[in-house]
Amino acid sequence: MIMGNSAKKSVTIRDVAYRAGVSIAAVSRALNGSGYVSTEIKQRVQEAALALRYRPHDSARGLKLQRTNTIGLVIADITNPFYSELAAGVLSSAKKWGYHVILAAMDEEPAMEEEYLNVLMEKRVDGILAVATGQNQRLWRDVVDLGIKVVLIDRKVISLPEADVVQVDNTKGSHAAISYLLSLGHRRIGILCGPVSLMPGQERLTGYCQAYEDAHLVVDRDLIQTVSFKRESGIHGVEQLLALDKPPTALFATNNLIGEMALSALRTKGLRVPKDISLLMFDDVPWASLTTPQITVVAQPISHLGTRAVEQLILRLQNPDEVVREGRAIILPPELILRESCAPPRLSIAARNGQSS
Amino acid sequence: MIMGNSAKKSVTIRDVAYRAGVSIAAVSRALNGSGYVSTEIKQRVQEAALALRYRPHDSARGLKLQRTNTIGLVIADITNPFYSELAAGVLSSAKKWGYHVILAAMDEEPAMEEEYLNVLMEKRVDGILAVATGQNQRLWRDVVDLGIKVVLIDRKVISLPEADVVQVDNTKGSHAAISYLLSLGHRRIGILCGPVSLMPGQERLTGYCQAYEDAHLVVDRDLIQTVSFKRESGIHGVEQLLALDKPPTALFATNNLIGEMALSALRTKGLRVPKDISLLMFDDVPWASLTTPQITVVAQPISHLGTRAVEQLILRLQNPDEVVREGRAIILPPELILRESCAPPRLSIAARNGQSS
DNA sequence: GTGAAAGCGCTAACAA
DNA sequence: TTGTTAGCGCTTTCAC
Repeated sequence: MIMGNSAKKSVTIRDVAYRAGVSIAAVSRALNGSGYVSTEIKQRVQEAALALRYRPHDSARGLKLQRTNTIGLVIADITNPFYSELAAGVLSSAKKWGYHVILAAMDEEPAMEEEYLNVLMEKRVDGILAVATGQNQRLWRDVVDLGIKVVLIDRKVISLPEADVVQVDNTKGSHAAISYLLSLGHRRIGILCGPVSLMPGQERLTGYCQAYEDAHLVVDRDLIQTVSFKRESGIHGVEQLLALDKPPTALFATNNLIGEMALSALRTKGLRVPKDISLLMFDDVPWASLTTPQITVVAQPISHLGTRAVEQLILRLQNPDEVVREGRAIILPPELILRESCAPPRLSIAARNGQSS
Repeated sequence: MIMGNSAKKSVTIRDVAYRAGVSIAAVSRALNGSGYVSTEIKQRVQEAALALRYRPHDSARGLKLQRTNTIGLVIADITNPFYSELAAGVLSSAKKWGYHVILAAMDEEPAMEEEYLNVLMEKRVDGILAVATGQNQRLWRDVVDLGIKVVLIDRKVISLPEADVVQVDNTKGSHAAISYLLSLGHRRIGILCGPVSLMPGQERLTGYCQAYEDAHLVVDRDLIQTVSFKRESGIHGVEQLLALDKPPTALFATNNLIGEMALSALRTKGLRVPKDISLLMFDDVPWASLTTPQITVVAQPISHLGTRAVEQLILRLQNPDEVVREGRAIILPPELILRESCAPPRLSIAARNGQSS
């Protein structure tokens, strides 16, 4: 009988025990450093393991220990630089703690989130780090009930009060951005805001409004455009704003996707930034400093969000039986990074706007 | 005794069997659709499973079946848009086939690759998709010997002849790029080339040389700068080229990282693209069309590389016992996308260069 | 059609 | 200190 590679029986703890002339328990102890083993046996076992190229079988261990050393990372789209930087932070931190990550890109689709959650549950991951859709409430409850620890990133989900959240201070970041634009003399600042059904969108809008209030200015609701994560939606939003009788002299994009769309929409319209219109966006993604002009941004410590989330998860994993009613919120500070995409409004327009608010 | 979430015993196939009033074998059959089950029992089992919110335990199944439905994806850095797009392709395709992916970012560090390989082996992933460092030959052999199927992406590795490779036609892409620049009148084209120890670097350099030969021009070795994946290395390469007695009138960056460095180095030097110098790079990453000018590129079907690699892996997984001596090479076509970053060389320089080659 | 039971590879309680 | 052994939860032969 000829057999291919996969038919080769892989070497088990038994084989190591046999070769080292000890019991399998001894092998387990020697290799894991648990329990008592004489240095001599330890030595022999290690040699045997090495010689046989023994690799412990993680499923077997997982079954016995009810623990997988694996965590799931649920995000929208790994292609979005926000998520890739987040993932990078998560990966490096997880590795440091001996955890490995299964990537789940749900594309903002609740159905896909559902599929992935089912998988992660069956795989019995120890924990899940998630930027969630906010849907699938029942399923998320199942996750928690299964004993899987979850730490939310970026988006707080009301139906999961017991989950910790790691996020940036959205309101503050948004406030800083708008205050800056106001200080440049802008009065009509268009905001392209992500879905307000999600916390970040809501909070960033709040920051926008507060900045106006703090400057004793009144917000023109026409300047608020809520857009989805779809490309066309962003373009549409920009067009709406530009088509206004009194168009904005500055645009605030509340995330990098929207910022990207805004930038290309402006370019298509032949508007020069910042000469004709200023642009400021949330998230300091790499391309923001490759464009001409370089984009002024509210930077989140993205990678840090990821590492911090992992740490928080590890913490929960280490106290598995602690009952948490209300999860902890870890709020990191945003930073306004001044670059070249914002300038005082053009005089003619500024004058006109001066009266309008 | 008070117990937290994690102390709750999770529901097993036993519980379902008990509730449905059947044997555990019947439950297994009913849920997996394997073997004979009367529709009545099937019905009862499904109800019970649903009521108990039963989730099969993947480790147990994996242990029994010696199969995990999981694959490892080894890349350098998820933050690099090439890899994130690749990962996106892999993820979506893997999901379609019922596989899940563990992400391993080795950062071009053999030591990190080693760590990840060990993990992936212990996890007994069914297969590995890898853009490998080219090191750790012994370990890769262990991987193959363990029966784990591997498909290489982008980089062929000589020490793994039995692994399939999915890549783009690098030579051709490079050739097209250089031919285009030559046709614009450039004669001194600087190439910033990735490590030639890796196949893509080597092949892209070959394409460069062949294009010169085909135009009956001779290559000036001074125009060839080999750079590593480190940032400083790229910057240094650009500076070397610009410091030449007869500096190049065009730059060809053989990957997006190098392209990014070249672009910012040129900007720092105050050189305008394409007026002062033309720039062409490998990889059509998103930012390439956000810059001013938009960058002319050799585009790889990146996401397609990923999906194709998954398919190839699935194919191998379905014929586990097939003995493969020499892996298949799947070569996808690159595409030259003309944008705004290339123009004919400035006359004065062009004239000077005309004599030089 | 259905169920009993063996066993996947490992860890840990217990006995020696 | 070391070895024996009972499972972890599941699939699948095999006997009924």
